[in-house]
Amino acid sequence: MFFLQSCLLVLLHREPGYGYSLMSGLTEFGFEAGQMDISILYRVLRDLEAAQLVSSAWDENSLGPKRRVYTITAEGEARLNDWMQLLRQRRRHIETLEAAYDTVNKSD
Amino acid sequence: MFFLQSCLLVLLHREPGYGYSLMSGLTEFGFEAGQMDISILYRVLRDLEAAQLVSSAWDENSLGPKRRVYTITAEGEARLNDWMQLLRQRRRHIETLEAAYDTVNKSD
DNA sequence: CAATCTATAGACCGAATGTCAATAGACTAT
DNA sequence: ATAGTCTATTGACATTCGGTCTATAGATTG
Repeated sequence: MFFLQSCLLVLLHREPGYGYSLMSGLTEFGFEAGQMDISILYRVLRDLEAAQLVSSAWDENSLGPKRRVYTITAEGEARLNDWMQLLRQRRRHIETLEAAYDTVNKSD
Repeated sequence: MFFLQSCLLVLLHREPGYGYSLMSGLTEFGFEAGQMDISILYRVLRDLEAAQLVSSAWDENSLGPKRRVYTITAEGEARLNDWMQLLRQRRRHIETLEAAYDTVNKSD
């Protein structure tokens, strides 16, 4: 699925971020703390970079270990737009299913 | 995901059905004709039966080859209820993401 | 009785996902 | 200063899932 990918791109659409900051940013979109494995997130970030939807650079002047800071690319913005349209479709399909289920329930 | 599973259970929630009839019933929920492979559907039906969410029996008096007719079980109804709640959550999360994306876009 | 159609079943493969360490540098405290 | 802990990232392995393709088998049709 591309829901996680879309969430990350929306966060990066706002401002650049690194692994852990994006991790905590995800709670906004329904990812419960601890539910999401950080390894998965890093892998998705690498995949997004391989697809040239984001670019990364080491943040030299941050406390602690260096952070790989990700920035969304123009291509990433375009892809995000596509994905948001697909998610809108997906939402409508869920609504249709909900309606169908509720209808049958009412007539019981 | 359990979207396809939920669609099938909603259809069986209405009335019993077999592979091909369920296949055409899916168009209602956004599956375009020919997009969905019938093999996948049969496998999901077998999985649902293995999980005891549906039960099946051969329809002896139908034209052509015998049809395996599926019926939703009580356990299946309960599970469908759970899944519908999860799908409602998922829809809300998509709405949240859409709102976040649109907000940033407006302020550009 | 050969060909075709409907219906179901099974095998295989690759992509996506989850889980679990492993690394490595920076900070903290004794 | 050095052992221990914390932050941040990376990599390896195992499982699950979806997609595709082929096989079977009986029914119908010409």
